[in-house]
Amino acid sequence: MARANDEVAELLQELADLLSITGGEGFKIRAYEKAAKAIAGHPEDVSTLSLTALKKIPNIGDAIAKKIVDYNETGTIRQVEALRTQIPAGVRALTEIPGLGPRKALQLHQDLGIASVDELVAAIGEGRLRDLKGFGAKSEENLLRGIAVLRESGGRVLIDTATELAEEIVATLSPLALRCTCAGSLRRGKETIGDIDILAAAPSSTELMETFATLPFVTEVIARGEKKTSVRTTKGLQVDLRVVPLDSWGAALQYFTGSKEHNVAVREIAVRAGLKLSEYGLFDTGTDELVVSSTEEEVYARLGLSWVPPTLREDAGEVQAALRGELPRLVQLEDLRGDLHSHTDLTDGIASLEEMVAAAAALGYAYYAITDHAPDLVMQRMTDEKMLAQRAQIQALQASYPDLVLLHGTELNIDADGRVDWDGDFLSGFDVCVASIHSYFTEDATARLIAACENPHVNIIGHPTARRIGSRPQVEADWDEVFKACARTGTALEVDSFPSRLDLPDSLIRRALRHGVKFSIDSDAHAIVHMKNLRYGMCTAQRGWLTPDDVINTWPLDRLREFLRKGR
DNA sequence: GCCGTTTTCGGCCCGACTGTTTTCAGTCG
Repeated sequence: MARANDEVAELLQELADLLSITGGEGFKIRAYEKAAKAIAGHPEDVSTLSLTALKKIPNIGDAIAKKIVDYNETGTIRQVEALRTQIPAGVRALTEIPGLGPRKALQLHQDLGIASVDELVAAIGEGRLRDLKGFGAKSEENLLRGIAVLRESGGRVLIDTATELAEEIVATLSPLALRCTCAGSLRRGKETIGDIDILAAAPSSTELMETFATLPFVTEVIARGEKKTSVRTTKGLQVDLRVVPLDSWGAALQYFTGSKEHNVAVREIAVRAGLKLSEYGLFDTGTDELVVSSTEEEVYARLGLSWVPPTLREDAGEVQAALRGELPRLVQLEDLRGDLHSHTDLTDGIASLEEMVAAAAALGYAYYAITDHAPDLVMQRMTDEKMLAQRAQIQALQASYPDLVLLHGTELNIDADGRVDWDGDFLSGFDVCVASIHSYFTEDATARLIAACENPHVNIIGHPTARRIGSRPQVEADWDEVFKACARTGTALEVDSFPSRLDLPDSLIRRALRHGVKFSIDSDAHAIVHMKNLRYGMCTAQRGWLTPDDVINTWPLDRLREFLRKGR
């Protein structure tokens, strides 16, 4: 649905970045950034909209609407193309490094001719930054650390990017195959994806391979054969298509879903049972006869294991649990009764309260919390009056939604001392309070997080590690101490579903679970389209082995309210 | 470049931190 929107948003953001590097006027740059956000979050496909319709989108005026029309006609925006000839792509890539912005990127380019991250690393190594005005020893250290964070994501893409691409491919290939689905790390719901694996079952692969290799976004065919074809896409992502006969579907799906470690553990069980497991099936080692292969369930069952949900297949205890028949009943998207963290255009969201509530109602939620930012995040310009006005608005709106209970909440800011924006009196007026870290990322966050838990009005710690995948590391904290405080005080930890956050990460969820902590899987939506991100938070939650009982927003409202009272 | 009960010009997201300075530019949320 949103492919054109995403591409337009990306081009507008690039325009903003290029203008900021060339020293463009600040308000103009911000206008492009706002427009990019508006387009990315706009529910309609912009490629189908007229100039007049485009101008009706908030933050899109005459000039930008014309640029979008330009895109719809030519597939690009001319001004972006023109600027690209002035600024090498590598210079913009430099600004991806945390702590390095447009001004310094330009300075590095102009003074030292640096036009890529690799060249910057080399220049630092040669000590060439030493003489540059505004750069010192500490800068070098910070740049290198920033580059390390950037590279940790090493060519991997976020789960939403990979999912959208994979689903498009599956949709295109499905009519040509008996079965077609994605496998690999995407099926396992990993937070970042290195390459996409697509599996198809068909009697003949010719047409599938031809269609796949000539998809519009394919830039290079890396390998092409009868059983397997690999391509690279415009996003630089590798996609592999494997075609298997229908009767080996189950074994093939199991094999190509991985993880490698999980498969090794499963194959060891097969070997001990005198069996051999490959992508073609489970075979008797003695006779080479096929035992089972058509469904994953059969393959696991024949080995004495219950079917293992793909999100658990990491050889992290799931094989032993499956052998004992003790796999958890994982939380599912359908279990969620509501969303407890979302924003409107009262702060930095782009949709109105009415629009967000209507979208939540359309999703069939039983309850839905609006949690706009609080005053300490100064740029959001929140005031007591605005918040109370919003509460009145929500109360009025409630009458129109007999099946949806609207909760008024806020996302508080945990300051350097662990305090939040309002005192207890004001906070007691909210149905739910999320509290999050938005600044001071470099200090030990343990005490701040524990102090927030001990606040009797704080119900949920929002995006607890404050990481941004590929661009900002987690805050440092003694997590076990934080988890103990959560369990002791009845404070839930959020699983923020934003694809660039997915926070808490799965490994910390499992650790927190051992302390008896409860969780809230939230969208943190700033636009209607973000509400669907819950599917990604759900993957992370499953990878953390969460069951419905662990997740407060699967609970009936009464039980949720009791939890939110926090013993008050 | 966008926007409008301050309305077609003149505002617009404000303040703090960091590392480099010797009074501040750049970056960030």
